[in-house]
Amino acid sequence: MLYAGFMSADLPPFPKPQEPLDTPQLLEVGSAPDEPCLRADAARNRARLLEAAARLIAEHGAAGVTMEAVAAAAGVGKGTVFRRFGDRTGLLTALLDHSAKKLQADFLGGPPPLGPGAPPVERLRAFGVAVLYRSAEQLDLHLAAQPEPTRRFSHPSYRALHTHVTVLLRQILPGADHELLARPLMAFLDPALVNHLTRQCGMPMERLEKGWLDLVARVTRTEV
Amino acid sequence: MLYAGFMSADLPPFPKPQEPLDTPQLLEVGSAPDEPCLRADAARNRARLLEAAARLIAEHGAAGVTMEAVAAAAGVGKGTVFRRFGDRTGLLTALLDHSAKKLQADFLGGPPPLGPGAPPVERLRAFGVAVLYRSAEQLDLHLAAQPEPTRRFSHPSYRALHTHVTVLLRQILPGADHELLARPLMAFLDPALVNHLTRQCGMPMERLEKGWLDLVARVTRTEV
DNA sequence: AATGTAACTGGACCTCGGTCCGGTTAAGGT
DNA sequence: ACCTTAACCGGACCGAGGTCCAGTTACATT
Repeated sequence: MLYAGFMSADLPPFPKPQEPLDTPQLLEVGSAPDEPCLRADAARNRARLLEAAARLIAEHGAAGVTMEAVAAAAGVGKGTVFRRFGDRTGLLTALLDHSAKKLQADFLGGPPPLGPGAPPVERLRAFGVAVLYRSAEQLDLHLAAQPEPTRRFSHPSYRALHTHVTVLLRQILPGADHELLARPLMAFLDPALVNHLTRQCGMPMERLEKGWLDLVARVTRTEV
Repeated sequence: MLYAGFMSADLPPFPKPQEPLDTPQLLEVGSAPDEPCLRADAARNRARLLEAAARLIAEHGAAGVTMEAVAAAAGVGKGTVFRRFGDRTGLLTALLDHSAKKLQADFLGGPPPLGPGAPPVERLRAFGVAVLYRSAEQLDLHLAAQPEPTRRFSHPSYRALHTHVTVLLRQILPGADHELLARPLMAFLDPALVNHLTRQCGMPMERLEKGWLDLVARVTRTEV
């Protein structure tokens, strides 16, 4: 099936010919050497940048870290950061890439109930819970990595999740408008919402989890 | 009931003592003279700014208008803009304020099916459709006015809508977690989503409308 | 080893949202 | 009419994201 594949590839050569959001950029999941032959110094700088970014964020929080600071901490120029990661969102996304890949592998090819083998409804339930807790773990990073609203829905990592939900819904509700019905489900898992509900409204995660299960139950009820 | 009231009041005196998002700032809907005795020159500049902003946005699109340009077009300094509207989001929100107030008045005290009098489910249906089309009308402005993701859910205009949905849900589903269940419904009406579905996916508004009605039907089904 | 070149580098530079503060002015009391 | 003062004004200033391009460097080819 391999419809998915999060964005993690580095930027094309330059000068940005990229519309990496239009050209689907679907890598298969398990295989890719997803560093398309990066020059040695470039690869080294990439690693340094990621490491520096992770460290600074751990120290000062995701919001209080400037691109220039990351560049300085990695011992490279600011231009290098942007060449490699495109923009701030790209850098932060790259930091989340590992956990994103793992999540994807889990629900795409892992053991049930997340992976194939369990009934679709059950997979959907497990999927939401997994995403919910993953978001909660790295909330700050997810928040800071959120692209501007206009591109949110085109972002590869959103699309992969949305596609998965759509596919599951198709199996559960053959007659519905899955593409559309998947949206509110996805929205419930939005890190920004999780942030608001837990930190500003003070809800415990258990309530969000209950809410997700309830929502899935309501949406996927077939009788009438 | 008067739980709502969009933000439109000008900023407090200065130096910004404002946490207008924490202190609920709930004005009652129909009454307020919502300009709390603005000095003559200030009021004049406020009007000029709104007019200039509207004109520039009509000419160059909401995204291509800088705050400085608005200030210049209005014949005032940049500081004045920020003093009056707080930030970019505030200015754009003020431009949307009229239609926001009207919408609010409609679903709060207008004729059925939007206003009180119709059965709650029917009101909810009408509400979504109304919000959907309102978003579609001024998409660019809504998009540009969107606050940063962190504050999106705290923003008065969001809260008013969310509260209304919650109240309707409470009438329809006495036993459910309305507060939570309202979120995915609200998310379906998010201007950013409407933008993506219509402009990038090319869906017609009719499909979105169908989608909303379907979603409401699923979520509010009461039988087991 | 020499060479050609595509890719990479770094930091000066630009833009734009947002802040600051010394000077100005409208409004109310006398 | 005048004074006081709180509110307002404007534009210099700042920080941070993002761009540009002249110089440098890794790799392939011969």
